[in-house]
Amino acid sequence: MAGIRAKQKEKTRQALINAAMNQLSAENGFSSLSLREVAREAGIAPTSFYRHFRDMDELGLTLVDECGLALRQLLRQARQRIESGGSIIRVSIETFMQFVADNTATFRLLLQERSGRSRSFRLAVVREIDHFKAELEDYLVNEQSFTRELAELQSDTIAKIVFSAGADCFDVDEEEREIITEKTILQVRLVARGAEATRRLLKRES
Amino acid sequence: MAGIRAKQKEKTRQALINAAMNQLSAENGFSSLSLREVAREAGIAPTSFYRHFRDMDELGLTLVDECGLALRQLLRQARQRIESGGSIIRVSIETFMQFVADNTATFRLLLQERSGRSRSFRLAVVREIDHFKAELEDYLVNEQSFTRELAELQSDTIAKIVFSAGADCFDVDEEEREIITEKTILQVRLVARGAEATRRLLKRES
DNA sequence: TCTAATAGCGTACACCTGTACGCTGAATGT
DNA sequence: ACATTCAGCGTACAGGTGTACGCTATTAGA
Repeated sequence: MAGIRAKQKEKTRQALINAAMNQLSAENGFSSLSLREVAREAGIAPTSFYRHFRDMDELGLTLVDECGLALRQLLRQARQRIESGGSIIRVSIETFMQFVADNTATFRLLLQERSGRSRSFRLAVVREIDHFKAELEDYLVNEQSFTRELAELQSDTIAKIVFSAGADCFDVDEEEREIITEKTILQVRLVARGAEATRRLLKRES
Repeated sequence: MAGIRAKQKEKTRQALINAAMNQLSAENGFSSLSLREVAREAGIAPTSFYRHFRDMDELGLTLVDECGLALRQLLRQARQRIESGGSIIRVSIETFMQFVADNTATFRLLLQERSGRSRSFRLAVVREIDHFKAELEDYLVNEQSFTRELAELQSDTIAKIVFSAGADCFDVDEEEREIITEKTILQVRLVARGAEATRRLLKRES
């Protein structure tokens, strides 16, 4: 009952996923990489691909899901680390940027397919970003006592800033990446300060 | 000296550009559209393509340039309209969103190739966004008396927000687009308020 | 008016693509 | 022990791709 068979299947499935990620990291966008080449790099015959995925698209969606999942887990870990003191903004953004550096290929896929390809791709990406926003929003409401409305506006803004900053890291070396990270921290603080000012403004009115 | 020959050449060149834009607006990313199909839609033989562009890439870069140029001109016009009174933020963002709605195909190309394809593509896109930021930054320094440093931070933030919001408009209808526009206006005001608060903070320190 | 330049065409070629089909050998369940 | 399942293979095919090459007809320039 070891499932020696299922184990092997899972192994080549992962080989396909890795192959796709490698070819992605090179230069080509996802849409320009071919079933045959992916299969070749994974070390199986082209036709065997279909034992694991219906399409290349199905493989792509898997990549998007995995990328989003990994990011969420990482950020949740980071948030726990914060509970023992430290700036949430700094730790979160540093974690995020490190993730982008470690998973450039899939993160690039995420951003690229956000505004292209098939509708299902776009929806999948939006879903991942929404997860990110929702967790941030809850934090702002529960820990910082923001209104739901203002928290929503704020988290959406921060998500836009952070994901864009992630995209800025693609071509650059580590030194430059640190500069971008510091800049992003300042930008998020700018937003936080704006939100704080807005909150006071609304309180005074009422 | 009418240049009857050059005129015809320019005409088919435009036909190629239009054909590419059409095929882009459909569903396919730029990398997945082919020289042959573009030539077919433009009504010329595949091999005649080379009389106008070395590559598909060269055509793509042309599209990026044209898109950026059109956007800049539009925003400059909008800014002139503002000089006779009106909210800069509102007018600029509404103009921007209208542009995205009218030029979805090329704007999508812009954002897509921002994080993919060849390096030259990415650089071209970055250049266009930098134009956008530079004009905004100058405005903040000259008209709003911000420090260069704070203006730079602010314009970069706003550019990230606005371009992301543009991407959010791709799939949606006009009603939804107006909602996004209003939201974006609020977000940019958030940043402006944060920058204002930061400026006061710095002034008090010195 | 005569010559050079050139936009566009048609043919041809080598290459790559997705996938239909049927087979094989090993793991599985009985 | 035996029958079933199924991951992976090889062959095959039709269709799409970029582009090299040489031709034609029209315009530009002398």
